[in-house]
Amino acid sequence: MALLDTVVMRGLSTQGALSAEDKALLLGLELSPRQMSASEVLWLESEEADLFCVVREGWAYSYRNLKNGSKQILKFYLPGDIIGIRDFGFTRRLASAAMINEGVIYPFSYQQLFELFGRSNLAVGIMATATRQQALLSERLIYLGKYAAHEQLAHFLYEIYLRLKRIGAVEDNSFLMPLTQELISDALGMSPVHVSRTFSMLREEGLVIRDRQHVRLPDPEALARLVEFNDSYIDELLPPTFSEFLRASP
Amino acid sequence: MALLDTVVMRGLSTQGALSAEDKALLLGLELSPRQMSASEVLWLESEEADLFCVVREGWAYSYRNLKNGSKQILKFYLPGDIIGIRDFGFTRRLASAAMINEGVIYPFSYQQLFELFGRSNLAVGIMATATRQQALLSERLIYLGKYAAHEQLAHFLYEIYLRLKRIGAVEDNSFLMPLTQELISDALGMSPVHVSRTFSMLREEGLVIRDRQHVRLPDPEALARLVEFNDSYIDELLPPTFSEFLRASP
DNA sequence: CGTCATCCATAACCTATGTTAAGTGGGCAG
DNA sequence: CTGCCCACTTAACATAGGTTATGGATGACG
Repeated sequence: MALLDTVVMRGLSTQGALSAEDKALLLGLELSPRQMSASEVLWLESEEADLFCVVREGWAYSYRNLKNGSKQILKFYLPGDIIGIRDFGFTRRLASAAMINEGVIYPFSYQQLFELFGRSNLAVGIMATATRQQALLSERLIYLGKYAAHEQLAHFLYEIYLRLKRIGAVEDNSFLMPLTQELISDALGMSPVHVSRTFSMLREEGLVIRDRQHVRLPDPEALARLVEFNDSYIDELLPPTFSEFLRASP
Repeated sequence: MALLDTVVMRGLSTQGALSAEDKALLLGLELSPRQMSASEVLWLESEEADLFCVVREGWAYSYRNLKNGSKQILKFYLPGDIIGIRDFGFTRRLASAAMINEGVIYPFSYQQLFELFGRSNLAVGIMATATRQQALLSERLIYLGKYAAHEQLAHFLYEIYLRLKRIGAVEDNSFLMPLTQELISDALGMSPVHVSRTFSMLREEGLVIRDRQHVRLPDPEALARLVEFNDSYIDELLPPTFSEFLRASP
């Protein structure tokens, strides 16, 4: 009943939207439950992503190990939560996941999720669940921040750089950025004054040249190293398994 | 070509997964482009969510106004980005959105997205896009944080309280929380020592009673007021339009 | 061509939070 | 019962970043 409890009870089935076939599909997904001990790792960052889990008993969490030795926890998972949806659509895990105390989980493969998408309008329900979960994460993360200001700003600029490069809006390591320092400060959660200070710092180190809206990164690689940028989340290509599925179905 | 450019070109179509019918469906989505002036608002937080937009020209951003008068920007949208997917599955907008400079956007209704889900495996592509976008957001937000420690902790505890209550794990305003202060510190991006200090503060104000893993919130409402908790993102019910769609399709 | 509004830089000062360290108390092993 | 370990508390000190203030560019507009 794991999936039924989570995805369904709290959304679709209570609103009478599930056919008998849909319900059978869901129940068919239930493989063997797995007993987990305290602190047991579900998966590590950058491992291949091919399944997700419903937490049945116990608490779990997903996290990233940061280069300064600390770790940033992204989310705590309580009984009934689905863990691993964040990575759906990526080839590799974006974060590690582990149990907190002992418990029970139900693993499901992405392949099984594909079946659902292909055969029923459960897609909408699943998608809504994913979106909800991400929204939860977002809410939580609004309150966070463990990096120093110059690392935050460097990370921010490098992300913009990559995204603009993808759409061909970068030329000679330069691009146009129509943001005031006040907007940047609202995005990074720091004061406008400190954004200015930090820009000065990066300029003195030769990492960022900026004149009004014109930004130039003389050495993008140096910036990337400074912030240990994980660019897998920018990469827009779907994993091979996705292409196979999409080609195979009608 | 807006949708084809964004969603598809960078994922599905480059991998040959789109049928002619799929492409026709996508092109059929293209309503009238809309010219936007600088600073023009797309929508405000808590307005009804019924469409999303593809940014064609110009930059936009989504944000939340915080109770302390500042605002937190969640994401900047560049040409080609889809704005509004975050709210898909919710009745109301979780954040406001506005243009930065002038530009052009293509609005699409959620209804049209439903059609896609029902008729083709584009669902997978769209879903992957949404997940990517949320992951991007997450990456960015890892670096954030604009609230004081006692507000962060209060928000955190209240969220756990609501989530546990939903699964019937709260009794008499008390619940079991198997987290060490160190785990909490990793989640909130503050030092373990400061977590302890902050717990002491909340205890002295009579907001949180805690003994090891046992937590009691004598007055949950007071906590909620302290953090202006927006509980719409916890609520798991799907919007009415979703139920209608799900009931109507086979 | 002058005026004004923005945006930005820099400085002086203040505060929340990090850091380091020492002490307390409960639970578990022997 | 004894003693150790672990989670926690509290205190003293250090610092990144917030706040307030001032002045200097730049561009819009009369």
